[in-house]
Amino acid sequence: MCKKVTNIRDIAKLAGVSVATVSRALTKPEVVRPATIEKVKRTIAALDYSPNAVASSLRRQRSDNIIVVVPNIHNPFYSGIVQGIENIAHDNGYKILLGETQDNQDRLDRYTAMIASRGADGLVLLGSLLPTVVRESINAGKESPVPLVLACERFDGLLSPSVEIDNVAASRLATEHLLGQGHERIGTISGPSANTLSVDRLQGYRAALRKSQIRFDRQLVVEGDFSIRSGYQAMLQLLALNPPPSAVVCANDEMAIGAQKAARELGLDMPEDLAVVGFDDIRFAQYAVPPLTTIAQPTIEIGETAMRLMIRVLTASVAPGERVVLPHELIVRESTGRRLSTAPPRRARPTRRAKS
Amino acid sequence: MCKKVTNIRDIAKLAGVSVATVSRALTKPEVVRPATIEKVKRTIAALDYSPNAVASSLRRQRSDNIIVVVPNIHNPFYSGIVQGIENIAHDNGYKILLGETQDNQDRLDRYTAMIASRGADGLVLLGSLLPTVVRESINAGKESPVPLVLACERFDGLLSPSVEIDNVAASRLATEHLLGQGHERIGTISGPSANTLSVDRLQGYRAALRKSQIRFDRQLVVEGDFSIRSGYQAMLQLLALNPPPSAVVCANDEMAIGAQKAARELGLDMPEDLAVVGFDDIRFAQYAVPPLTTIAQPTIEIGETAMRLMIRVLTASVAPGERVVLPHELIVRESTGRRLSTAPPRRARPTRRAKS
DNA sequence: GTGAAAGCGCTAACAG
DNA sequence: CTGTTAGCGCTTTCAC
Repeated sequence: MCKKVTNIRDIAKLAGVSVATVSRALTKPEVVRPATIEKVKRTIAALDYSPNAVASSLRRQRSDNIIVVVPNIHNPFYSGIVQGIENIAHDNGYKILLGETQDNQDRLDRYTAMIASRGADGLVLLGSLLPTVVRESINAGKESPVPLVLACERFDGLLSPSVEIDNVAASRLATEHLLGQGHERIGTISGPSANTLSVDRLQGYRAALRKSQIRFDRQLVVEGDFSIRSGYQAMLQLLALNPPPSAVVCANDEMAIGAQKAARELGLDMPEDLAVVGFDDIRFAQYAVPPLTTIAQPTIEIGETAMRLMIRVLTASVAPGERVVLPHELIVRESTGRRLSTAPPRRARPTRRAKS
Repeated sequence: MCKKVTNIRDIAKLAGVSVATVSRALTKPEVVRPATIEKVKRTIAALDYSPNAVASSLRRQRSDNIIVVVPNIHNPFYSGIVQGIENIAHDNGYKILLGETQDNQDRLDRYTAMIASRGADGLVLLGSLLPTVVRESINAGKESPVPLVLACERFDGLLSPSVEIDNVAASRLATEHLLGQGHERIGTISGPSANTLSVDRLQGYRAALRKSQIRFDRQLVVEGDFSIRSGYQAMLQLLALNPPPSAVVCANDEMAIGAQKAARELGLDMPEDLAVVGFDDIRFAQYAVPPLTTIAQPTIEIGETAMRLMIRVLTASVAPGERVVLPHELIVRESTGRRLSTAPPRRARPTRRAKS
């Protein structure tokens, strides 16, 4: 079991050079004579040596690990972002470690603690939960105690850089799409109000109504928690209203999919009886029944931008509070349709795309 | 930026004890006088010290990190498994680091390399890709060069322990469910044939047909890649047959959801014209149209079992090639229905569960 | 270009 | 119970 592993000294000895030279051959080849490098490389291959990253971390006082924390790994929306982060991280010699919080503060704090204990150099946060130490720093008016970048969420008072789309504008766009189709009684299934992202989306919805001079009706807003089930329940609640809405804007696709099920169970035809809009354009969106009109976010690019920001944070070259806003896009599918037309749109219509 | 962080020596000095005592107070409190512990703790709090895990790893020659590699973080099926792994890991002082491969060999190898470089102690693999070094060891007839546990997949010739359900039996159960409803022309959308899991499920399908004395028809087998899109395409292919199948068994839920879309687009009613069965019972399954009959796997338990096996691997107390088989369950929803009944089943029927 | 040597911060003998 | 001390394996001055 415990056969001794080779270390840099073994390589040095066998290659007939000093440990310093082996180290240099591996990390700064440009300062070592090619012939020496060759000799070292051969020895390394022969002994199947692999450098001890832990020792290296200890010595260099950095791990080159970045922790990325997502609320739920199964949320399809995060997948693209993580991918983008990985891309840039890899190109710059960083490794990314993924953590899942399940919206559990304790787990988030545990991942965050890896930074204090030098297991990682920085934290990229997706989702709306903040580590306790970070929250305390906000209250104290200080900057984050850990190198931090927020991808897809924003926190008032926090000076760490963030990447996001303009959620207000995106949600307004979605709502205006419905207004443009003649809908006047439009409901919304919002996200948790503790969440800036939810607040922004709700605000966009209200802004669109206001611009069309439609009175805001509290009853038409039901709060969900981004889960499929909560969308289902929220839709039941909306459809129990008298009169019910003819269209509903959902703060994410999962809730929209739950909402569609509720409408279907009540015998409503979509989009004729009820139009539904989602948010995120997850992979399941185009397989929803009917396929979901939604807002697409540039997930890969969000991830790439977040990681670039992280690199700048680690090299102390980012302005505190820097915010990057990326463009969104309205994807029109069959869950919304011309309300006023006589021939209701049918399935198998090709997907159209409208630049935001 | 670079203010010096406190280390164990600072604590020792300020608390008036030796570094060894500080270390012991933190890691073996039972051998230290309570009063001393108290003193140390107070000092630690005062200086906001947190132990350097990297130094500790270097000294102890272990990191207490376990890497869990999933093919795609967005696959809802893996979420529960990861959760189970986390549970047991946390209870035993391990941290888990998640890696996503995107079915990319290079990325998998990079995560695996973290073990050689001491960044992690072991690897739990979900999915069907094997690290290069592991594959080589199989070819050489040797045991895995890294502590390895397979959750949900099996590889012939590999001696590492694994956890899985009986995929043959589960797939047979699903197929028999359809046979029991009077279907005779049953197709299947299988997974990649490189995959033991796919092979097992296909075998279960064939076994069920054989038992019912139904001739196996090559045409009724279409291979997908577990993606929604591939399920869609495979179903188009199956429905182009003459005669088409009256029921289809899919090797996972995502393909089943894609398949349902294809059937819907061709104007088929489910389950009347076509019954569909999935596999995994992902969260979206009950929101499919119609809700999907599927095989549920005990995901949390799979994860917990895998992590327990890993702990035993690390303490050298597991028999090579140990396999744990966990029970599965058929979840009957509306995507399958009594084919021979006169009144076709309608929506909103409560979900029934049948123990496997 | 290369080598010698001093730690990075911690843990685990060993001694008391 | 507590202190002293020798490394874990690597990187990085500082010499040559």
